[in-house]
Formats: sequence, C-alpha cells, structure tokens
Amino acid sequence: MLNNYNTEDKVLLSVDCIIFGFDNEGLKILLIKRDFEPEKGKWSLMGGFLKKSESLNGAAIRVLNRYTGLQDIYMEQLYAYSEVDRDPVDRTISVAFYALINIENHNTALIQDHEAEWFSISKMPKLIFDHNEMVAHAIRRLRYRTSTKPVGFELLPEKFTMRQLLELYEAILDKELDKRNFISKINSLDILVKLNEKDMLSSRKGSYLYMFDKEKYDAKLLNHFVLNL
Amino acid sequence: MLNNYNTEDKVLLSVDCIIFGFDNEGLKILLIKRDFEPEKGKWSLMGGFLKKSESLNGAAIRVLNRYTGLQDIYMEQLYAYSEVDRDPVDRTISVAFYALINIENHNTALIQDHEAEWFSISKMPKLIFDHNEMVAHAIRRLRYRTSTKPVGFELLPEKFTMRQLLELYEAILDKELDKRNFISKINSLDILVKLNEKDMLSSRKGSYLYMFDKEKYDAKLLNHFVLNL
DNA sequence: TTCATTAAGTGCTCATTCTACACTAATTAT
DNA sequence: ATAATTAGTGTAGAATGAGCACTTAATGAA
Repeated sequence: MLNNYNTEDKVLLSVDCIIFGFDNEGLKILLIKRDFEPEKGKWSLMGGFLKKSESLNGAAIRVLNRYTGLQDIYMEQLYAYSEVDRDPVDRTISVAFYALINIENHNTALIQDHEAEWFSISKMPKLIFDHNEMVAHAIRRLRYRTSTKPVGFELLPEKFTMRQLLELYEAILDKELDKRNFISKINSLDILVKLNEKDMLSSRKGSYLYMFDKEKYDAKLLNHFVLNL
Repeated sequence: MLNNYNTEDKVLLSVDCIIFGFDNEGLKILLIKRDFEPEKGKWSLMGGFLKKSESLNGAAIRVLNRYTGLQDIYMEQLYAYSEVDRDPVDRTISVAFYALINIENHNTALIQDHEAEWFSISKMPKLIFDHNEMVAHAIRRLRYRTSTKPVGFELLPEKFTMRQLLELYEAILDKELDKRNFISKINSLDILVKLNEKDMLSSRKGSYLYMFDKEKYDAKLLNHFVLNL
C-alpha cells in the first residue's frame, strides 16, 4: 500500500506578477528586463520559482517585495499557464497573479536596479513566453473586479479626488464616463468619506478629497456590489 | 551563465475536477471514494497528477475521461490550491477545474467501478483535504459564468423545455425565479431555437422543446451577455 | 362525451435604474 | 475687475426589472 506519490512526475512551478499602477497618464504595468537566460534582456513580467516551503501566494508576495520593496499589497491569483512548451528550457507551469499598487509608494531605487519600467497598458512591448496573454487576462479580471469589489482604491493615494477616481475607472474600463452619473453611482454605494480638505493642485477652485471607508463597507456585510458604469 | 533551472525546487502538481450534473432533483456533483492512501475510502473529487508531457487542461480532460468515459466536455480552470500542508504526504499543488456534463450521458458502469456517486450540492459530505473549498469556489464561478456565457446548456440534454431551463437556473442560483420574467429574459437573448416538437412526458398539454443555437450566438460576435435573473 | 386535472403559455403595470445633457460656483492669475 | 479654469450639481425621458393571474391544450376518469 502506497503512502507516497514517488512514481509521479515533478515539475517546476513559477509565479508571474502583473503589477498595476495608475498615474495621470493612465493605467500602467511594471515590467523588467529579464536578467537570465533564456530571453535575457527581453521585457518580462516579474517572476520567480515556487519554493517547496511556501504557498503560491507566498511566492507572489516574495517576488513583489523583491522588485518593489512593497508589503501588504492587494494581490489576486489569476490563472495557471501550463502549455507544454511555454518555457523552452524546462517544463514550467506558471501561476499568474496581479497586484494593485499606489504608484507613488514603491521603491524607485530598487526598480532601477532591476531595470524595471512602467508601461502604459496601451503601449505594451512584446513580452517573453505567454506573458502578453497573462497581461490581457489580468486586465479583463481587473475590469470585472473593480465593478464588484472596492479594489480600485488600491491604485490611488489614500486621499483622492472624485476626478482621480473617475479617471481611474475610465482607464481601467477603457471608456469615457459621464461625470455626474459616475459620481452619483459611486455615492450610492455609500463607501466613501468626504473629507473637509481640498486638493488645490489640480484647479483654482480646489476639489474635495475622499477616502475609502473600509469599516463602513465591511459593516454592510456585503461581499460584493454591482457597479454598472 | 545558466540556461537551466536546476537549482529550483520541483513539486507535484495535480488536477481535481468538480463535475456538475443536473437532473430533476437539482444540481449535483460527482464524487468518488478515494482508492489510495492517505484518506483512502473518504469522499473526494476526481483527481490525478500532472504528467510532464501534458498541459493542466490535458490532465483534467484525461481524469474526466477516466472516470466518466466522456469527451469534448465543457471545462474551465478554477484556481490553484497551494497551502504548504494541504496534502500530508507530499508537497502537492492542485489546480481545480470544473466540468459541466449532461448527467444522462456518462458511462454508468465506469462510475460504479470507481464507487462514484452523485451528491446534491446541498448535501455534500465532508471531502478530503481542501476539496470542499474547491467545490464552494466552483459553485460561485458557475453562478457567475451562467449569467454571462451560454454554458448552462451543457448541463441539459440537447433538446430541453423552458421549464427545465428555468429549474436549472433556479438550482444554480439557489433562488426562485418568476416564470414569465425568466422566459422573456431568455428570449431577449435570442440564442435559442424553438422546435416544432413537444415534450409530452412532463404534462398533458406538452411543452415545446428548445435548442441552444450556437451559430446564432457566435454570429453576434458577443463575448458575453449580462443576464440579470 | 363530458368533466376534471395538470402544466404550458402569455401581458400589463408600476417602480426602479440608466442615460443624456448644461449651467453656476469658487478661486486664482492677470 | 475680469478672464480663465475646473468643481459641483439635477432633471426628464427611456429602458429595464419585479410582481402578479388567467386562459389554453391535452389527457384520463367518470
């Protein structure tokens, strides 16, 4: 009677991270120049191999931290990519994750060390292996997720204006939104607090700052909303 | 300079299949009594180890075929489960898939050989490892998927009545639906053909049979709909 | 042959939500 | 003072969603 699986094949498992950021130019993804063979020097997602002692989530967190210095980041597992010849060197299955970060917070020096760069999602270079497919998948998932869960705020500073939020959703959904309708839909979710504080940088009049009110959201015992924008 | 990944850990990768079926009692899942240690004799999803020469999809198709004799089945990858201690014997990452089958079509003898049984999703036994979590996840995904893609038909015979379709959606969404509103919403999708043929088994009057019209659906160049039931 | 039984099939009303659309207010720079 | 800039706000008409009940077709039993 067996109580091990010794006859089964073992394979390499890696994680690849699609790191989203948002600034006034739009939605961006952080890419690196791959620093080992094969495909050394080509643009690539940030990745790493799973160690026996960690979960996939743990590996993804480790990889993200290594390249950005960040911790406690919103991250979601996307999909496992397993075509037999996806990596020419060795049989490797890769599980993609996407992360949402506030683009102002990461460690710029670390990024430079790794020759990483932010790319607009509309101007992505050709990536190695099946990484472009992963990115396309991540964008689809992000679109869905931001329409059902309060994750968009992860891409903004803690305090943000309605205009920033609007532009974020426009960038994610890749379509223009009506300002008045957008604001009333967001307000009807009742998950933001309006601060007594204005951002005076973007206009003469100044615009009120808002924060996501996590406690209010959690108190609703809602596990998702439906935001039709 | 490396061009292999020899220093990296290799792990076992398995697939587990959540097989959904539907009959007049409701939505069901096919489970087997696990026939090897550990947890031999306990209820389990159908699974198997990934071979080096196949993709995860390929492995899932192989497993499904082994236990049901079926081919060309709707199947979708769900999620990779990777907690370090999820399998007590060896470090195993498992990728869950769910499949939708017409419950009348599978090979009954094969199922009996494997001591497999159909369970109502409302009366699931305790399963090994993290399999209950996988099932819960699959049900959530199925709910979403049936509201955006024409996959529900995979669970029905090729020809079905509106009542069957209604009851299927009620079972998946776990809520009662209004007959008239349901029919008009389905009709407004315009993806069914009404046949000149009635099912006389379920009523004296007989009810018209319908088929999913895949060509019509594809011709819409729609990659999903939104069905608010 | 008539009558009882069973499920099929069908529309309307009211409430809610969505969409399209334009002016005033506040502030600063000139 | 005034010109310039972005913030902030409401409404009307259209579309969609929810709730609700009677008639029809066929069969089997009396």
